[in-house]
Amino acid sequence: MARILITSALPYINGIKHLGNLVGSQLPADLYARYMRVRGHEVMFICATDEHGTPAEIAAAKAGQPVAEYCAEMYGVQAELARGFGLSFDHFGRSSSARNHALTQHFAKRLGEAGLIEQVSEKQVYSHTDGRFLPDRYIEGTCPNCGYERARGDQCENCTMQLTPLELIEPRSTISGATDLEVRETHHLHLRQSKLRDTLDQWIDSQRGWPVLTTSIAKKWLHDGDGLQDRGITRDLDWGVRVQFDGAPWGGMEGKVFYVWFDAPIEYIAATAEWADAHSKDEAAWRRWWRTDEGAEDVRYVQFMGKDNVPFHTLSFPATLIGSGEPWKMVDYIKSFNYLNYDGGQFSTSLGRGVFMDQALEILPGDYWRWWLLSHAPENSDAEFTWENFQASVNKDLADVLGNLVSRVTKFCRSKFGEAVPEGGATGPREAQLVENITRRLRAYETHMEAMEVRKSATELRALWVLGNEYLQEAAPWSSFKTDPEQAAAQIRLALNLIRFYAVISQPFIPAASARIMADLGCDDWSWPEDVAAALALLPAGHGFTVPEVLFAKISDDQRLDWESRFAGSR
RNA sequence: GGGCCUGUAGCUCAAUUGGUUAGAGCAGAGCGCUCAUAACGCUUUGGUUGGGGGUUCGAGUCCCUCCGGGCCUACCA
Repeated sequence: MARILITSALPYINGIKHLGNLVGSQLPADLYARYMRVRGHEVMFICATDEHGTPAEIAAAKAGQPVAEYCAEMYGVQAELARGFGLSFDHFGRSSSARNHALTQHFAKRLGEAGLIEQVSEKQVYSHTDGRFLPDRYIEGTCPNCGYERARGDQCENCTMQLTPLELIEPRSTISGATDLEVRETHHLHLRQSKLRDTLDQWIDSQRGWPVLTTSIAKKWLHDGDGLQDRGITRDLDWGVRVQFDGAPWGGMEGKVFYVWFDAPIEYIAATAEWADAHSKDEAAWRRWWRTDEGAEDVRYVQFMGKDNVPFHTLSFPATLIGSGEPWKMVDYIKSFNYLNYDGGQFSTSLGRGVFMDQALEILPGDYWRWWLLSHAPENSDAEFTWENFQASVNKDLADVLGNLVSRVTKFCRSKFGEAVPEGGATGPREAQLVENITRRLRAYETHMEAMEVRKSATELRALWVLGNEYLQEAAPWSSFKTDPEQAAAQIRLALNLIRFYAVISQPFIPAASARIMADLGCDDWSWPEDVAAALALLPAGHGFTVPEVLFAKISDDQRLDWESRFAGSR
């Protein structure tokens, strides 16, 4: 039994996430967590909301709420949606927690003492109307190069020219449109990660088998131009972790908070501490996952994230951990994903284009989405959601191949033998062949799941379901029942066990459907089928069951067309 | 501009890292079955692997070039 620490990139607090966000981190992380648990490993699966930063403050202002209140409310919404999708976090924390405040300050202090933080004087744009400093991208104006009127303060989207807000002609705030902007001198702390460049470089070189996407992004940042640059880790905001605190090895940081990207990854650790608090456990309970000197040396730590998160997880966060000089557990494997597009374009929050988590659950149960998203996960390149493809996959894979199999077996049994596993008869060569075929595919499925090959796992799982239909067709118990009812009984006994077997192995993908099958079969033995023959004889003759309701309803053409137009966006 | 990823059947994807005749699912065609959610099974039609050139006994895979799609480029998170 191994100990596996799994973290999913933290969803940002300022609204409901779309399906692309879900499939890029939380969902595959959940798949892996569920699989590892059912294989008997000790799993700690952590996620949290990422609550600090300018966008949160602005979203709260828009909602007319104090930011703390807004975040608390949105946290509730996101936690509820996570439940709807069956995300099995051991803890879903908040980066605004007291635990994270304390840990973030702890790391900053250690880094400061190690000489890895320096104070830098910078010029920042302040908006009187908005009453805040504005990040570059919140400033808009006319591009000095091409004359484009909506160039952002960091780059002109029209001519790709790199800009600073000071270069814009007629700059204005994108929040309020205010033009009473002023350049102010302000002091910030920078993390001197350039000093750790070689260390980070060697650390990444020492990792084996990481996705190309992960290492290539990290290498780019390490070696491009002048190499790894230092980063500002503080901001002039109200909402966040205070930079000035007891024991802080620097002064003059009153009124400032840490940059959200500094405290967000630390929340992985803090959320584990929150988990311990929530379960009335002691400090050692969470530290054994994170401190290699306190029990974490045998932990395998896997992170899941979209490609946009890679630099922070391969460089900044490791720099924080290494720079602390303390034995914190470093990540062992980073599984990164490309983007999911929506019907020929990108998901767009502002245009209301695409399907968002709340809308998805209003339409269909979580399992439908889980299956499609995971079986089409953007592992090698960007993937695309289309309603036609979604409809085809759900109807064919879930309703026909799996759902109908459950239905035909249980209903046949009910009509010929009653609602209990029939007795009598014996299995023969055909059943032995089935066991052999299933075993071979099951081992392939296990290999892909271990390797986090999400799509390949889904393909293999579906192929396992198909074996059930093939067997039934060949055995044809509806025929054998007429000539040799005992043989039909043995065949159906096996088929009922096959359904239970499918519920167990499919659980990481479609947990709710699996749970319903198991409940209707009156079985709660979820143990993994190491021995397929034994697993297919688990439900004994005489064991009662009830015929399940339709497991997966088909998506009609009318529904598809309706949803297609509903989610096309406002334009 | 620079870097990285990507282009394989009508659609969505594979191809043991250079090795026989490029494979699956869906869609299409034909046959079978009648237990089942008009479901299932079997058979089958689809490919000059984006174009061109090169290396090699051998290229979807490596190199060059052109074309298309995408991402990143450090203050959005």
